[in-house]
Amino acid sequence: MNQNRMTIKEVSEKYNISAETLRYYERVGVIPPVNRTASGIRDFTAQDIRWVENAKCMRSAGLPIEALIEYQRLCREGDSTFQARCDLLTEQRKILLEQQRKLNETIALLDYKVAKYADAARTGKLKWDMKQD
Amino acid sequence: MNQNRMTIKEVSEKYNISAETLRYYERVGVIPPVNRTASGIRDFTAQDIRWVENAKCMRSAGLPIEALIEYQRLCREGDSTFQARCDLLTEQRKILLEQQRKLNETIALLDYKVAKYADAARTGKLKWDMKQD
DNA sequence: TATTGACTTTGAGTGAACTACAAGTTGTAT
DNA sequence: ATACAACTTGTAGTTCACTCAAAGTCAATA
Repeated sequence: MNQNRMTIKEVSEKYNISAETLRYYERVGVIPPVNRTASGIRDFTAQDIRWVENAKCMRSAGLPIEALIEYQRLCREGDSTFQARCDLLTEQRKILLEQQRKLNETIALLDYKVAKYADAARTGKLKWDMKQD
Repeated sequence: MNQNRMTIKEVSEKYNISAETLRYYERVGVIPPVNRTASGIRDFTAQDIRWVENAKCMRSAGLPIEALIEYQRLCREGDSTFQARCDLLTEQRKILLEQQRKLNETIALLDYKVAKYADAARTGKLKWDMKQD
């Protein structure tokens, strides 16, 4: 971890992303091309690492690889793509808000069911207020 | 839609799930075996339909097919599985809560970025408070 | 009666996102 | 100097959750 630079292994361990996945991300363009040492070994800069963090965050929320590739492409294209990047992120945000809504709904239903089953496990009798199973 | 019963087509259209997916759900055990007419055509009862609703809700939040199959199996096994069902749902709920946390985090980050880019698109200049790209 | 169209089963195919493998190169430790 | 782990590229395989195609059955209509 000399002067903030990291090998693929260090990045892999720090962010819990396999080296294969990191190479895959670079290959398809989720992260920009990573600098290499004289002998061709990847040498992640702080900037590269921020892209990895970003990819991890976005992927963990379910953004498709395709959206990350497009975003990466726009960033490389320069300052003329501010609006396009804004639009892309806004669109993805909208999708995540919908996902959030579904998730909240399902968690609420699970809360209800877990409570019913906890009761049923104690009393041996299960009774629903409305829907069965 | 006679006496609350529905054909696969009606269920498919009402819940926006393809007939193929419904047959698939039945085949792998996400929903219980559906009653058939004398000629072998599926004839969904209100009970069957509740299972479809449940599957749709759970899947939309990202629960794996495997968990739904296991839950279905426990329900068919009867009253001795209340505790197991409670445990299964509790486990899935935990996973969804974690997913919810990630989602909230990512949405917050997107909110921040969208605001920055909206500004950048107006002024032509992009400046981050901390992280780049 | 013949055709249409929705249904049936079985089995194979698809897309997304990895994941593993093969074959070769490099760098460090003994 | 040599062993050995870790890296490289490129290609192929896996998993999940569907999705489609083929071949056949059945009910309603022209």
